[in-house]
Amino acid sequence: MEYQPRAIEKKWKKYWEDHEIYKVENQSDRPKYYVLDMFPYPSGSGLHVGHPLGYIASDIFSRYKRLKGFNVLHPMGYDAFGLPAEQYAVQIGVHPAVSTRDNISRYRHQLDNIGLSFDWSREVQTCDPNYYKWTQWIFLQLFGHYYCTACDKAKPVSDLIAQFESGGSEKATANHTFEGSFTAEEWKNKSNKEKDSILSHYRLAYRQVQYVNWCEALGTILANDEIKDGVSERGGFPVERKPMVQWSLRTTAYAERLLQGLKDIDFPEALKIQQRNWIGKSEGAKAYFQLKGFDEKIEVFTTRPDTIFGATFMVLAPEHDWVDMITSPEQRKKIDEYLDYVGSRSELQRMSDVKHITGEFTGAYAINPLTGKEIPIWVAEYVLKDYGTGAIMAVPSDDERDSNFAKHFGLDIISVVDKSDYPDADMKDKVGKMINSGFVTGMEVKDAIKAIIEKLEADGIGEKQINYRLRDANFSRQRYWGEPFPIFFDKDDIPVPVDIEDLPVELPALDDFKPTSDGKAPLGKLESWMNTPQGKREIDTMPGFAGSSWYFLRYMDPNNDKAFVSKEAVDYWQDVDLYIGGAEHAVGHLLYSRTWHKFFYDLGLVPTKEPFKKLVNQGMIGGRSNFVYRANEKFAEQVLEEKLRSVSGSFEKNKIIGQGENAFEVDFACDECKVAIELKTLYNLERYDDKHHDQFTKLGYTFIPLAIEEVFAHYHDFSPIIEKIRKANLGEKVQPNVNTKETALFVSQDMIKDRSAVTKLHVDVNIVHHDIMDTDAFEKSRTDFRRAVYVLNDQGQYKCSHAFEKMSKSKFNVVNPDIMVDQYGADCFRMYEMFLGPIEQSKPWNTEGISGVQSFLKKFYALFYDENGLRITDDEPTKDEYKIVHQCIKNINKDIERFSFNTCVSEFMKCTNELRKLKCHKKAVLKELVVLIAPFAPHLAEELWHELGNEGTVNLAAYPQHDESYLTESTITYPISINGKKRAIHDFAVDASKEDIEKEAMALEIVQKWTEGKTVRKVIVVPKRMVNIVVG
RNA sequence: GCCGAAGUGGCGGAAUUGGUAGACGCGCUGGAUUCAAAAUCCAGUUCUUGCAAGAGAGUGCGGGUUCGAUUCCCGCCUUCGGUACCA
Repeated sequence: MEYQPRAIEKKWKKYWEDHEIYKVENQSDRPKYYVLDMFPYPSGSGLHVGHPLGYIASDIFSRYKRLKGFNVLHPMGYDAFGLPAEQYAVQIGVHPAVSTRDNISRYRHQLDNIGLSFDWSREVQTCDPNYYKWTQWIFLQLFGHYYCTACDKAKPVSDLIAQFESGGSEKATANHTFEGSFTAEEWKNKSNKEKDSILSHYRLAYRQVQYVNWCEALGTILANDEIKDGVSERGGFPVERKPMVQWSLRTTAYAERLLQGLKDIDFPEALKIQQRNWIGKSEGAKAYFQLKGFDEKIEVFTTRPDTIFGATFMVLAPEHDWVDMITSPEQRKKIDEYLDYVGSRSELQRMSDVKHITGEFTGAYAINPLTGKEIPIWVAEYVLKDYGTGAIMAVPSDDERDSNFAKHFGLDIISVVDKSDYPDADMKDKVGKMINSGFVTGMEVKDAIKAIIEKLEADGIGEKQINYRLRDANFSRQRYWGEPFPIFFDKDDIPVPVDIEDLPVELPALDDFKPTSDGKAPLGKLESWMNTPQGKREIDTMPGFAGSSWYFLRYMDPNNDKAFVSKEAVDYWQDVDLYIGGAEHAVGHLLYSRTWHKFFYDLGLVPTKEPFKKLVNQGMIGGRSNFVYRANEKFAEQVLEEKLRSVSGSFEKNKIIGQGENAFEVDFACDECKVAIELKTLYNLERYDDKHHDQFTKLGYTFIPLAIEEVFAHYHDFSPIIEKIRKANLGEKVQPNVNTKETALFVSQDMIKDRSAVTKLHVDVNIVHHDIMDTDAFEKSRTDFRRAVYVLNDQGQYKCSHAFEKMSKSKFNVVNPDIMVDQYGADCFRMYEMFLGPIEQSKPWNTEGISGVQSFLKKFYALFYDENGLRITDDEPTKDEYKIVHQCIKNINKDIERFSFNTCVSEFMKCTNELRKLKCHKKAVLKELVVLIAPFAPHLAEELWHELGNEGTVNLAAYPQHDESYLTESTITYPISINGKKRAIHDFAVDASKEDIEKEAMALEIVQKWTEGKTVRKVIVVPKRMVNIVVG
């Protein structure tokens, strides 16, 4: 009987669905295991074969864990809010809700097709009000909490207010950005507006001015990736930085815990390093520099307090608040000009243009607190407002940028660190002996850092400080398709939370998704929605990461309308045991989720400190593009030239005819027969009129307008064109053949003689097999090439070239999993995806290779069936047969555990090939293989499981255990090397002693041959491994 | 520039702790079956050399450690990914 995946897979899909095989309960006597895939955004173009790589891997692992006796949670849902749907709406006019729903149903169909074991009863969609109700609820929790630095956790803002009321700002132990202080008494006397303003510097969700990329021409705000080279990607319009009051999340409060938490989780080291760099912890000191002629002191942050004696100038960020105040009248004009210049530069330009050093002197001076010397204060774009204090003490001797700056503007440089003891150290290394540095001269850098900080602290002009590169997350988007904020603004513009009972704040219907004329979010157009008796609603919406930062918790309890997740559910499932997804989320999604989870932990809502125990990154699958070569004008010329030569030798190319002012060049002309040929596209020839003809007539030439298309159309039989020339020669007026319109000539890759005469074009890989193009399908697929003519190779085939590129629609190299499943079956597709290579590596897709997996499945099936039906026997397996199967069980087990799915597939192939050779159809061994292969090829396994007479589903069978006793051998094959080079192999008894092996090996003929006439210096015997004989 | 990952046959890749390099598959070559094709089956397939037996070379390049290195160390080259005036 033939293996028919389509029938088998259809049958069991239905069975699983009918019996709700994948439905999971929040309780079990089995231990729990939670396998999660990264939340997909349902894009309009659907899945290609690169997407399911991670889903198949997680599915295999889920099924494996289930067979191993775990209660496995394996859910799926959609990150359904997002920009693409909104852009699509603006362009095409389809409501985002509609396109998102369509995309989701397409995704669902594609996912189902692959036979993934998701518990769909737990599906969540971030755009569903029942879901975003809780996203809004979480936002209100963030709004209602602050970060207590004394207890190192989030606490209610009411606690903070109590502290203010009893002891003023001094008493509060909190992570905040408030500058200034107040007493309890002062607090009580402040207005509500003032209180709100102060509290916003403490809340975990707060409003502050942030800069957005405003594009006046497009009337919209752009994301960073919508800007290329400082201008908008669409249209190339200028982009300016526009200040806007926006919601932020105080993620920086969690910086240290996010950093420390990395120690406890099993993430790839590369990913941890990325997160560490993003958090960017640096230890140093802050110090105050007195401004000359002002009461104020400027605060700077430095990681090198030891070099303070070398600080010869100071640099402020152009956006620093005090630039205006300290600028001297003489420098005013120059500074203003400089600030204008900086304002004209996008953030991207400022960052990418490192070589170009710019800056301006403010005319003001600061006093170096330790040297007492006056140092000039400059403004320069290399200092960033958002990092540290937006001001630096510049030490040109020990910082590369400061050094470049000082050299460029001729500022003082004082050497303060002698690195002569460390010849390999560069400027950045914190080593060396201090020189020219007052009381720390002679100290090692390490000690000097300590001594200077002590001195700064003693004098009250600075202190030790830890700084993080991490910035607070911007939480506002001026978009429509996102979660509305559950916030009103009262008459004083104080944000007031919507009552919990009134959640969710549903996203109102809208039919025009462009921003308002002044750049406010689209919801600002809905006056009736925006203006309520409680106040004005917030019209911004939340960003994509709002819904995706907690979705894994919702899967535990997706339909709960009393809580975002119940305590029982989260106590049962705890956290995600295995998370599989792309490395592109290394810092964004993974850092936000971790932050939110820690916040939930602080509130006692989850029992774990980290959401994801183990994470595996999946690599990308690249596309294998195919190319065809379309002949161009040059090709047509070459063809014509060659063909004309065979007719008459006297045609010349690019011939000048006529004389003096009347002379002009034609493509081909024959003096003898007085024929001139112009070779142009039909499009161009249509523009010729009678005057054109007359030009030739006057000179006594017959004019032939010849279309390039015509040349291509008659490439294989040129006689119509020859005939045409003959007719023209007889005085007949000839016209280009319009019937050849849309004719294109394609040259097989191995027939190309001149690369410049052809144009390389992408061709749909789905109509190319083994690089040979199906020309019929080609003409059907492209209306513009429907009249194609080919130059085929010797085998009569059109051969394409290929290249590996990103899989994308525009490159015609997208392979749809549906087509693969349709042709080969889901089981085959799943195994081939895994067979491609290690899960974490990027690799190219090549459909050709799938036939190997297909024939494996046929062979596997043939172990159970012959043409008459089932051929299983109840015979006792031989020792060899047992060995093959148990070796397979052992290897598969080990490889699944280390996520090496590609070698698992190889292992199945090897085992099948070996059993096939032995003609083994014995139930006792095959029944083990059926369960073993179930995670990989679930449909086939289920079919065979039932054919073997079992009840229920193979999904809940017991996973086979290997028996080591079947694997032990009486002899072991050893390689025998002479001087490390393998010269022979030989079997030795498994329990042979080192001495016996040595003696036996030395006696071998081949060893004798190699050692003859030489001294044996050493014999190395590694039991069960190898023998190496060293001769000399 | 910095950080990270990776360089192995024609191709995807294998080699668990330093111990038979190239498993498994694609492709290719030859053969069987067939009226023929598809499918299937058998054999071969790192390179050089040789009729063969064999010999030599070989995991990006150059060194080193070792009886032995794809694996460990040092230096370099290339590709891919990330990131950026981070004081």
